[in-house]
Amino acid sequence: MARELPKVYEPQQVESQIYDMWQKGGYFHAEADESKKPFTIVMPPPNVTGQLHMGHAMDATLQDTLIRFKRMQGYNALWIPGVDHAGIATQIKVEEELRKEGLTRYDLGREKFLERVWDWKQKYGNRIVEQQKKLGASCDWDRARFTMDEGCSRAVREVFVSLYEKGLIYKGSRIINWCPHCVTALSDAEVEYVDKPGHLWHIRYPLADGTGEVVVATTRPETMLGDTGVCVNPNDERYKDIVGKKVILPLVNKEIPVVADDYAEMEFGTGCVKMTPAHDPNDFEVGLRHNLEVIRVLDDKGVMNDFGGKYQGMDRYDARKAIVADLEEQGYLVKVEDYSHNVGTCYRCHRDVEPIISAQWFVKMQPLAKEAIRVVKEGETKFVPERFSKTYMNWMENVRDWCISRQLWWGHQIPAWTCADCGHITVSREDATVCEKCGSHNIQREEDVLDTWFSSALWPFETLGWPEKTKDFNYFYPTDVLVTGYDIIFFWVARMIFSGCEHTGKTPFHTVLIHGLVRDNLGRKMSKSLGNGIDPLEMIDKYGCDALRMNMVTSNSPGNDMRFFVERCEAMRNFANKLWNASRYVMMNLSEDSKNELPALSSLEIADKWVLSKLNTLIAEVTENMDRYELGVAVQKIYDFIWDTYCDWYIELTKARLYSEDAGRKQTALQVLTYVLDQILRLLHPFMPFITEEIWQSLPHEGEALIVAKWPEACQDLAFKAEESLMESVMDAIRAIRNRRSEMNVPPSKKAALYVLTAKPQVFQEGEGFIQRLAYADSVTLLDKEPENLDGMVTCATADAKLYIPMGQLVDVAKELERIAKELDKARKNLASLEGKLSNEKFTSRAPENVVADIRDKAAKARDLIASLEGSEAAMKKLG
RNA sequence: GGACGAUUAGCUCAGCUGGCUAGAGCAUCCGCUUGACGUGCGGAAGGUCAUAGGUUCGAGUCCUAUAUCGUCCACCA
Repeated sequence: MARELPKVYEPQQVESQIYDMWQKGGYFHAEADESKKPFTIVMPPPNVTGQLHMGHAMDATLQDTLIRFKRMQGYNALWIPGVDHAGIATQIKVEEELRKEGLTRYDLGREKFLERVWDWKQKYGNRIVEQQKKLGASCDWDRARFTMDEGCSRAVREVFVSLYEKGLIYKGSRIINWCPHCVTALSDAEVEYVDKPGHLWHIRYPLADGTGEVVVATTRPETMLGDTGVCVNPNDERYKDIVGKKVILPLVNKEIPVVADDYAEMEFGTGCVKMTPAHDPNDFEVGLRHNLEVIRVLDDKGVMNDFGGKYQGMDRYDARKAIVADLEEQGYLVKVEDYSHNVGTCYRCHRDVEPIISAQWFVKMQPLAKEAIRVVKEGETKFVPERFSKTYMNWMENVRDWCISRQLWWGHQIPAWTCADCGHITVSREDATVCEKCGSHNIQREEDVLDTWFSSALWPFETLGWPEKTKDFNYFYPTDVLVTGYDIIFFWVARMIFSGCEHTGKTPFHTVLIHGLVRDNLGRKMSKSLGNGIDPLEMIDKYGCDALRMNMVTSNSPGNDMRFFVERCEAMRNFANKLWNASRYVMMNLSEDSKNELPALSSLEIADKWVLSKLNTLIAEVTENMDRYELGVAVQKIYDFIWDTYCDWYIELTKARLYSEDAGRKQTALQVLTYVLDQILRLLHPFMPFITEEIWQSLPHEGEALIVAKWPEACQDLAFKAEESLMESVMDAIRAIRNRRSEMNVPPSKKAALYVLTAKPQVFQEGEGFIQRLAYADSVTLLDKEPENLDGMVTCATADAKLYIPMGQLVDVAKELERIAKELDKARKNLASLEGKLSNEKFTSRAPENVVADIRDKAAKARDLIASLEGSEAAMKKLG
């Protein structure tokens, strides 16, 4: 089979071919199969408007790694992909396109506009999917879904109607967050609060009876036109007398009442608050309690309406300026203070949001939150890391009703029809043609569509055929793990949980794996405006998908943000190349009839047992880490094993045998090399799917593809603890000698004899070849006592051996003495600390036995080491 | 105002249930045509694990304060 492979791994050549091979093999596809256990992940659907960014790369890498791991473990692994219609985002994109043609959506009308959006979706909707494939995502593309497709629409309709029937959806006039730019209502979660510098204007409101005045303070003077009262605290002595009186609203010249309500804080400002029930949630509440009039002065675009008097038609900011100017001119303005405060902004367009009273549709949250709280509290759904369950709980326990109607066209239109004759609202699973109450045909469908997150909330079950009781739904639902960033816990995770509980009776997943944000190298958020985004596709082009994935998953722990360093991609590219070359080396030595199987245990040599035993431990640990979602820890162990244990040591340890004439020994080495490489590839595959598959296909193997090969399992027969430790003794010696030679600048070409005094002579005898090859010894001689003449002798001591190397004139006595003194000092300190522990009776009696034994062992070795160093020191001194 | 996170080598970060003589990558320094790999090999230097207490035989790891930075939630006009 001896194959010639290029010296450098070229991912660009390999990745697309491998991906095609997987797709053709149907390995991504899963069917309900009662003989296998399912493992299901639903992908957070990216926006149709989306371009792949690092967040997607992170998300997809984690999910793909998990799904590949489970697939190899024999689960019926299903990863459902899909795309979100992303109401506002998409509509804005298409409207921008229209604007280039000088058109607005109103010019086209709803129907034609929606046609345009669908065209747009056909055209660009697949782009992000193709990009995900570049990441190696092993999704079941046959099941790809879109949140506006027929099935999702049916699910949305069913949910809306059933919630309405249960009284959990209602329409009402409330203060909601309104974005005048996007011209739609928003939910609480869609408002981002930003600290902005502003002003606090103090305004004089004269008492109607002419007996005085009150001064109110406001950050939004333009809303005063909608003032319908002034509020003071009932306990405020200052204002006791004026409660119930009227004040005159400046500019408007209207009388409004003074009311007493706990809402007004005596300590803040003057203790008087102006009440604008139509434009402030708190004022609205106070207004309800005191029967204040509700006057809305801003229209949907943030322009003063016909209640605005002379300011009508002015934009909210222009109106503010004009009103302040007039107040000042007319002597109502008392003072202006600089005042920094939190302003709500739209999470889409980042412009200021206006609290506005408006008739909207809401989901009643209290009853739904109850179960959603229970499933997390009782651990039916667990967050990883655990701390996010607290974030979740806090939100869920204080959640307010969810405003779900949006004044957009792109989205699921609300299935409600209002009767023009009797005013009744008909909500129906089928499109209504008559009023269910009075039978009138004069009914009009609600114009609004639903919040995008309303359909996303159903994602874990609508993608499996719900509300139909399908085979898929019964088999794959509830799903297993949900992977997403902490930034959408409220938007999405929380809503999926209460929706799943309410509509399917089950929490939609048992684990929520939370990851952080990918930031730039300075720790800033990647953003278009900063232009600091790094394109994952560019990284893939340059370093390979596997390198990018490794970058995402290493040195990163769940829930924490990470900084992105291109250098890390480079490092991981180098790692891929390292693995490639190690494999190339193994393959060069394989023959046509080579098989991948372990040789008879009796033929194994110490190095073989050492590597197999280490591998065995690795398998156990990595599997455990994976089960705990500690992917970063798992992959670090695999990385270290491959580079250190396998490449730097095992391959080197087997070279003598591989080039020897002894066919049997050579064969054993080669078989172990191949076996371990195969196991490594399996362990690494979930993280670096492409290179591992490519190499595996070139190795002797059974089965079609690595992607469906069996995940390794630890096995007692391959745990050789005794041999492992013996081998380490020899390796320690090799390291010590290299170290000493390097300090003395002796090149490898310069060989030297080695004398060894050890209590484990057998393994040093057996390991003579290793020492010769890796520590540049030209002979190894075992001693039974210290050599008499240490003239020109370099010494070093390991835990198990004393080593003597005749170096002649190369030895610098003074330098050696210095070195020995330094080591002695370190060793003595070490021993002192160990002995301190052992002489502590509390330690020996309370610490577990194995720990005490371990310390005893270490102390004994430390004593040996010190004795040996002292010997060397004395000898050196004699010379000097 | 409340909650949470971070603070470990020059830089960026790991370190899971307390046993560590504290690790990695990058950067630095020294040496190497060692029959897979210079995208490499061997070696070195670099840390009182933010500070102060406490629990424990033992603390980077657990507890309590403090400081600095950051995130989220709520919000007084």
